Amino acid sequence: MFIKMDMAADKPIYIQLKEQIIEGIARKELQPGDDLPSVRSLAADIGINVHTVNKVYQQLKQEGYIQIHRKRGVIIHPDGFLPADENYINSLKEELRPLLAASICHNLTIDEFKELSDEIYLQILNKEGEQHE
Amino acid sequence: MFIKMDMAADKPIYIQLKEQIIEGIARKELQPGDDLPSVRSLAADIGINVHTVNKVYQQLKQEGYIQIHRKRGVIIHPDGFLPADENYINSLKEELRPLLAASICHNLTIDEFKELSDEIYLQILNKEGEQHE
DNA sequence: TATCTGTTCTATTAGTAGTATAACAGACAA
DNA sequence: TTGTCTGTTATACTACTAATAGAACAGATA
Repeated sequence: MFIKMDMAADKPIYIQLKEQIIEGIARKELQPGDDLPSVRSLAADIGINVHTVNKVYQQLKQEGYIQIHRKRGVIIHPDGFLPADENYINSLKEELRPLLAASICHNLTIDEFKELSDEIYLQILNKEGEQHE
Repeated sequence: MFIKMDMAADKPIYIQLKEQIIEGIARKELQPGDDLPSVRSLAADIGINVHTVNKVYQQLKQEGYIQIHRKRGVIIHPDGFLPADENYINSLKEELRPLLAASICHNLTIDEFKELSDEIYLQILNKEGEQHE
C-alpha cells in the first residue's frame, strides 16, 4: 500500500488517510472498480484503529468516491470521476476563499497563486514525485 | 464592525473571526496602523467570550498580521503586507494540495480551477460584494 | 485613584479524535 | 453446517480542543 501516516502531525490521521486515498484516485493509481483493503486489514496495516478506517470509508462513500459491498468489500466507484456539481463547487469556493485572502496579505499576486496551483497540479499527476515532504 | 458570526456552522468561531479579520486586511478595510477593538469590547460586540477573541489575536500576532501594545491595544501591523517567505509558501502548498486532488477527482481541469481562483480573488477585493452566502 | 489595556490562572461543559472490545448479520468456501 | 471473511453497530474509555466563566495581575493613563 502507498499510505504513509504522520502520527506526529497536527492533522488528524483520518484526514491524512482520506486525503491520500483521494490523491491516489486523482493520480489514477486507484482506478474505478479497484479493490480497497478491508477496514480490518488496512487498520492493521497502517497501525491504527478499525473505527478510524471505517470513518474514512464512510465519508468517502458519502462523497461518492467509493462503493461498499457487504461481502465483496470496498471498491473505487466504478462510474469514474465525480460530477463537479454546484454543491461541490460551492464547498471548494469556501475552502479557497481564506487561502486567497491570506495570499493577498502576503503580497502574492493572483498570477503567482495560479502558478503555485499549476505546480502542485503537475506534482500530483507526476507518478515519480510520490512524496511531498 | 464588519464581523458576522455563524454560530450554527461547523467551523469554529475563532477560525471564522480570524478569517474575517484577515479578509478585512486583504481588502484594505483594515489598513496598517489601524486600531482593532480591545479583546473585551470585541467579545461583547459579537457576543462571544473574551478568551476566544484573545486566542485569535494571539494567533494573528504570531503570524505577523497585528501588533499588540500593552496599553494602546491592538493595531494592524504598520509594516504593511507580510513577506511571502518559503515558510508561508510551503504551508499554502500543503493546504492547496488536497483541494487540487479532489478537484481532479471531480473532473475539474486546472484551467477551471484557476478560473475559480480568479473569481474568488475579485470577489474578495470588490468592496461591494461584501457577504458570501 | 479609577479605569482602561493585554495577560494569566483555574475551572467547567461540550464535542471530536482515537483506541479498545465485543457483537451482529450477510456472503461464501470447505 | 461450520468457519471465516466482510461491513456495521454499540459501548466505553482516554485525550485533546473549543468555548465559556470569573477572577486576578501588571502596565499605562487620565
